[in-house]
Amino acid sequence: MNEFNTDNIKAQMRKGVLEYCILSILNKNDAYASSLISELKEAKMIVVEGTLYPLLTRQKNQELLTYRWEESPQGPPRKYYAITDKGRALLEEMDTAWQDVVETLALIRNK
Amino acid sequence: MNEFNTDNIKAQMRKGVLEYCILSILNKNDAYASSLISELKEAKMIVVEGTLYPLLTRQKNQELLTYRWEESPQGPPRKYYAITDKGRALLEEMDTAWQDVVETLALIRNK
DNA sequence: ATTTATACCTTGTATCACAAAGTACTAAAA
DNA sequence: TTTTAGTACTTTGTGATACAAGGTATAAAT
Repeated sequence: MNEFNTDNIKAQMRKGVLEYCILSILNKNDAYASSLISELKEAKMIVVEGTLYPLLTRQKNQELLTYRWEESPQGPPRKYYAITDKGRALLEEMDTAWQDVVETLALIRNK
Repeated sequence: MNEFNTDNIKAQMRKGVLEYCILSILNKNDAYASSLISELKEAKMIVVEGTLYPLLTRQKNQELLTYRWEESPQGPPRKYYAITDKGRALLEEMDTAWQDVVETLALIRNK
């Protein structure tokens, strides 16, 4: 066991980039919530349902995403989300914003 | 004026890295709150007093920082903060945590 | 004595993410 | 055919972080 709660440190650092992650993933393929969670978990960007669902709803209300229902081969129907043009425009802005933050941090850390 | 509130996007992305910034800066030189704010403002990592003061108190209570009072050449005395060994240890962990987040984001964005 | 500048501190609010519990649909097992 | 297991979506309550705005206090200049 670590002296510091490294998990919590990372959790804090991840804050605010989740929206960026969601738009990034959906920019490549449409997906439904459970598959997004799996994908993020694989990338060590762990998210739980209670976080993701409200976030998707927010982005849908902002017209960054749309969704459609699709039958599942097994189980209840799935809500597939797709990125919109507006979402793609925001994604590009987020690229710049993220690069800025990364560069600023590098400056502060090394100067 | 932009369609999106880019400032707010960055503000969200900055969340959770402020502690990292403070420890980084204090690792180089002791400083007092107002000078930290100036330094962060220069780096475009804008912080306001109401954010910084509670944060410094938290870090002091966690024994990541100590402080001492020093007379000012002009104005009221200043509370100079200095990083502790424990703070330096955490800073190293934060380096790793931050690199992880940056790499993960790069993966998600490019894959 | 009042104003100006500097510096520290507190309170209330908004947002983000998590934890935990709940709803609902489908298919397979009892 | 009822029950159970699995999948998927949703909501409520809580904690943490940062901001906005206002407050306190010291010291020098007018």
